[in-house]
Formats: sequence, structure tokens, C-alpha cells
Amino acid sequence: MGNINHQKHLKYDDENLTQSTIKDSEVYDLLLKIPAGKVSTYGDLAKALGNPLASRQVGRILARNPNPIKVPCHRVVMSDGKIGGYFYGSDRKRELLEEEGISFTDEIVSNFKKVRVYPQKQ
DNA sequence: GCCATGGCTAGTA
DNA sequence: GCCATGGCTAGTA
Repeated sequence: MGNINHQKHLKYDDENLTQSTIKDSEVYDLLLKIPAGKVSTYGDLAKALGNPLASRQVGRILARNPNPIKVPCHRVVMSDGKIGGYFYGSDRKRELLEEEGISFTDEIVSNFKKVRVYPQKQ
């Protein structure tokens, strides 16, 4: 045995391996289930994919959306109804949402609860 | 380190 | 406003 400590490897101890990777494709699949005129949130998508803590990762996946035209990532906003980010800028995101019938009150999606949907996998 | 988040806390009006 | 979260990226050696 000896006393050698392989400290470099400690961070790979299996009890710490709690990560679950979210795939880009499953995020995009969920996005396609958000109809025009509705919004969802980064956290809701993360939850639907089984990793409630991964909202941030969802955001980063949307940021590299290869096809912003087809995949409606503009329909994903923050959990408090603020607009959130967009590849072409928040102003453009807001325009797209307004074209679909979403309006804003003090920078927050109006009637947020009414227009919020919770897309599910399957 | 960074980040297209989220949730909670303090502390102002 | 602050900081926990979790996975990825840039950029060094």
C-alpha cells in the first residue's frame, strides 16, 4: 500500500460524479414544442431534461444554436420573465417575441404565467 | 475562468 | 447584489 496519495485524482472520486450532460439535440427538440406566442425558461428546459441545476448550461447551448431561424430559441426567457440573451441581441429577441404576440411591461414578459409553457421530453 | 441562470438576502424607499 | 451551479473554452506548457 504505502502512503502515496494520488491527490490529483481526488476530484474524480465517484461520489462526486454528479454531472449529467445535456445534449444540444434534446434542448432543440424541446424548443420545437414551444408554440409561437408562448415562452419557456432556461430552468424549465433543464428540469424537463432531468437536470434542474443545469439552466446555465441550457443557456450556453442556445447561444451556439446553429440555426436561430428554425430553432426558436428566442422563446426562452429568464425565470423571472426578463428577456434573457440572444445571438442577435436582446432587442431583436424582443422584436421577434412581439411579432408573435408577446408584450412586455417594465422589461418583463406581460402575463408571464399565462404565456409560460413547460415543454416535456418524449 | 467563463457564462443567453436562478434563487435568496439585505437594505432602501 | 451575491454566490452556487456545472460544463465548456481558450490558451499555456
